[in-house]
Amino acid sequence: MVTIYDIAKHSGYSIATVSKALNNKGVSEKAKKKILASVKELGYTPNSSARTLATNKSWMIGVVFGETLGIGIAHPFFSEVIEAFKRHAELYGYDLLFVSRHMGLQQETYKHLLHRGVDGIIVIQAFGEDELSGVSQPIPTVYIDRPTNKPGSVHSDNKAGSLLAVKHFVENGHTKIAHIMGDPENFAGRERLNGFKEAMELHDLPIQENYIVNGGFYGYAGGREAMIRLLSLKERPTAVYVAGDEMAIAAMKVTKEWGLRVPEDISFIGFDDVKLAQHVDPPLTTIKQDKELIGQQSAILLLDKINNKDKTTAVDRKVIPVSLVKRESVYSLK
Amino acid sequence: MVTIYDIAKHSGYSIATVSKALNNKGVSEKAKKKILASVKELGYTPNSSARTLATNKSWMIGVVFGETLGIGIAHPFFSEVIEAFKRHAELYGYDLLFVSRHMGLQQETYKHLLHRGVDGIIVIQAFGEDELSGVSQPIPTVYIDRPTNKPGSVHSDNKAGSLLAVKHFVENGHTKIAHIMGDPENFAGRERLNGFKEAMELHDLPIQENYIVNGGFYGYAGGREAMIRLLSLKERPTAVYVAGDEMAIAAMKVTKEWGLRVPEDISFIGFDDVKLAQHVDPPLTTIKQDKELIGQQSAILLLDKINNKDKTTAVDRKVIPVSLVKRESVYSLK
DNA sequence: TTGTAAGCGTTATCAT
DNA sequence: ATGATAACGCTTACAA
Repeated sequence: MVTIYDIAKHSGYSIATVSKALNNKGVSEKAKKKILASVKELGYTPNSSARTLATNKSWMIGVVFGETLGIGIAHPFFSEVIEAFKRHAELYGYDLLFVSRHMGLQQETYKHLLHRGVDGIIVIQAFGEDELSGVSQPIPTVYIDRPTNKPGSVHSDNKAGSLLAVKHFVENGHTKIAHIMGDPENFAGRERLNGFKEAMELHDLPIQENYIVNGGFYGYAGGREAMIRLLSLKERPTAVYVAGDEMAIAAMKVTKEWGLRVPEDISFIGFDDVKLAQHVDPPLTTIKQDKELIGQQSAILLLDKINNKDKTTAVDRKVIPVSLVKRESVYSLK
Repeated sequence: MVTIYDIAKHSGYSIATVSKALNNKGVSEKAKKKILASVKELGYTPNSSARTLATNKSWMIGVVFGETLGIGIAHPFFSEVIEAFKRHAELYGYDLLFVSRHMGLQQETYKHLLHRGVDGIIVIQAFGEDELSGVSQPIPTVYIDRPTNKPGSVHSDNKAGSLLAVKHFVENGHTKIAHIMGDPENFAGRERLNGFKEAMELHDLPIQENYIVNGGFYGYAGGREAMIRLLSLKERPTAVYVAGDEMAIAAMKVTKEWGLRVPEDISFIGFDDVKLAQHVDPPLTTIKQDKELIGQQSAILLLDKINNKDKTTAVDRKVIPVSLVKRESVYSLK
């Protein structure tokens, strides 16, 4: 391995001068030129571990995925968000470190991150209320898709999404509206449910308990099962607001399998707007989460925290607007 | 920050003994006990940068995504593969470092990885023939989804997949079979195309040039456009073998938009078996790539290379079998 | 502007 | 079994 000592010897300067030249501190043009030439000739690459050790700055951001959803990176919503986050963090020179999960032991995961010396942490979809920190000098952290008190967080305006969905159903003449919810242990799931209830009240619609079913952790299987429960009711809903696109797609599928027409017999609105939503049949009307913006804003927030570790940040919780994307899974009763 | 010096002072031993105790080298039970107690009491966490500097081992694996497909992590096939890879690598104590892309400059990316001191590299979906290395002491590398001469590689048996697809069409009475290919700059795309041609010859079927259209980089848009070309033909095919599921789904969709029935008028077989394939209408018959196995085998191969850097590895290229998953997008003409 | 030397937190060598 | 001490490659006062 070629080190600054080699460069020093080859260029005729001291290692201090080499280091300064490499970091654009005060060195003469002449020295800089010579040193850079040696760097190129010898093929020198700085050693990040040594640099991190000396500067206490790793230029890495730790990424932690929630545990409950075993799926992690492969989830279409989260992967898009993290991709956007990555693109933004890269601009500022950060790499992303995906750390091992340590079997749900938050404490262990945090220690591991500490061990790695990451400059910041991004937590995606942590179920439960437990937070990652708990140590004296906490690492700047931003949570995506769930709010917290102390650290920063970025998430969609879930309630508003529910309002949008119910309103759209009502405008199309629906009154028998059901909701397939995400697991209530999950913040987004709770918020969407609350929003749904609020919206129903707002429109003077009754909230039937058996019209609210738990689809679990946003997967196909859960959506399917939940929909079967709804289909088994003596009085079926004419519209179903589903807390996640994948669940919605599964729900539409089983509905068709039962010989009902979508959307003529039952209408659907999903949540997320994953890519495939527009490619299913019928194309799914859904509440769009702005993954690009979520990823970007969480990067901005985290970088700000990293750079102003001491000062208190003004904005510490960002709520990203959602929007209704009208496609063809809602039938007008009027 | 609490270091081994603090532990040494607190426990009454030297830093050397502390280090040994922490690494299970020869220390007395008594010393170990005391030291571990101090560790717990002071909340000590080892510093990985220092350790890496001293041992020249980072316990990180660098992950590089192909450039052409700007999408990276968010691609359903690759995200599943990398997820499987991660699960396996974690078992052996490795974290994954997703490095920034450096604008397609392979040389720069490699230097960056060198700078980071990763123990191994996994490259996913590199288009073009350029390889990542080029330096004297290359870092152990495994390529997923493309073969290489020097380094190791893991990819599906693409040709066999094409054979399977065509055979299935033929068995169902189809003779007018078209192919929507992936971009030929891509290894998988070429192999699937070659396999398609071979299979057609095998079954004594003519290969019409206008029945082979380029869908580009496996996206919805490309699949849609390619299918429109096929639909515009005076004599349309009755069956289309599509080199990727997303393209296939887009192709089915536009076919329906044109007022044709799927599969009665045109049958489809895709490639990949992404999760949503079973949730579209009709459920897509497809060639399944074993993402779990690909991820796992590439991890095994890479770890083997890391641990036997000097020795030559016996197996250096793994071809993963594919299989036909029959669903409902193929119509029998018999 | 340039160089010397100390320090970052570990591991590893070599005595004791 | 334990402990000084050098070494890993870099940054950074502080001197010159």
